[in-house]
Amino acid sequence: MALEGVHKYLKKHGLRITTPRTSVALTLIERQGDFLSPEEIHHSIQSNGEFSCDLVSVYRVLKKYEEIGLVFKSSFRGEANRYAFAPESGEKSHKHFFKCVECNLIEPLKGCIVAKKEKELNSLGYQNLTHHLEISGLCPKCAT
Amino acid sequence: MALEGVHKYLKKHGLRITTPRTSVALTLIERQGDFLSPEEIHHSIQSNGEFSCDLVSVYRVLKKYEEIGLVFKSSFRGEANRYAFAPESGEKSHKHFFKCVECNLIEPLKGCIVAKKEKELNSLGYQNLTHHLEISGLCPKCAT
DNA sequence: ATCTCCTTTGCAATCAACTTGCAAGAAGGA
DNA sequence: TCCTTCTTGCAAGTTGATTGCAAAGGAGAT
Repeated sequence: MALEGVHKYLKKHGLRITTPRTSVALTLIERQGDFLSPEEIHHSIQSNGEFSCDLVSVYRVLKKYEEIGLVFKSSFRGEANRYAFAPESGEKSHKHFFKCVECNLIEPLKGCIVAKKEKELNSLGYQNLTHHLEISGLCPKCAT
Repeated sequence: MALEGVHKYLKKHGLRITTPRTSVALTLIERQGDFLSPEEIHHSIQSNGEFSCDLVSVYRVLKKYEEIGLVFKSSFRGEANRYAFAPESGEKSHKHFFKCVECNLIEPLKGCIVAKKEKELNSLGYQNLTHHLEISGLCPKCAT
């Protein structure tokens, strides 16, 4: 999905197509696969020269994008959230992430290990469970 | 372990016994089982009247206490860290926590579900893995 | 093309949760 | 008691993100 896809997607959700929204989308598409912080996205937009938009707007756009499932959000404690374009999902797909402490690579992990534990808790009377998992360490490349 | 225990423990780690350290310890012992935020601990010390100590010191004391394994730290994204007295562990025992969104109860979960996933990642070349897991929802009592 | 309404934006201010710098103050061994 | 070194208090700074509000600007209606 490229820019037009994003625009269609915005319309579908009753959201207007604006310059900040387009700029953020372009940055994310261009750097597809990378998880970027609001700061980085903002910087990228600024240094692109053509258009400047406020950092606050980047925050707001990303929030909206996450709500409608256009981006993945990886959030590691003590650091800024990071966002990556969600290629074609269209669904707020549940994700866990691994982060390399060396090269800062972030990658989604397949499957959900916590589901089992949640079932267990459910059977004990716990309800409406949600969770958040962060795994970090050295990725194969950095592990020499 | 009560206050003398804490004092011994501090000595063992080459740390001085000071009023802020004692105050924080007392608060945590008194409210054993509860996870308190630095703010709450500070407030509790202040309102106890006898002694006042700076919030910054509470932060510093808790940090030290965590380092030497005297307290558990439960950290949920977007909220202040919370600390509970680690009864007798003496070891930085690995813990995951459940938090009730209704009554704010925090309880440690036994076992580590992530260990298996980490082994899997290890076999793929990932190394030095650490992780952080947060589970929240309704505890049995609040789930009507 | 223009109007109009309602969503978005930019800007400045605010916030929460810490962290840092540094001088003054106490532990506790000698 | 003295002296060294660890701690503390206070003020200020930081980071990441949110909020209030007036101005700007999409996009459907005319």
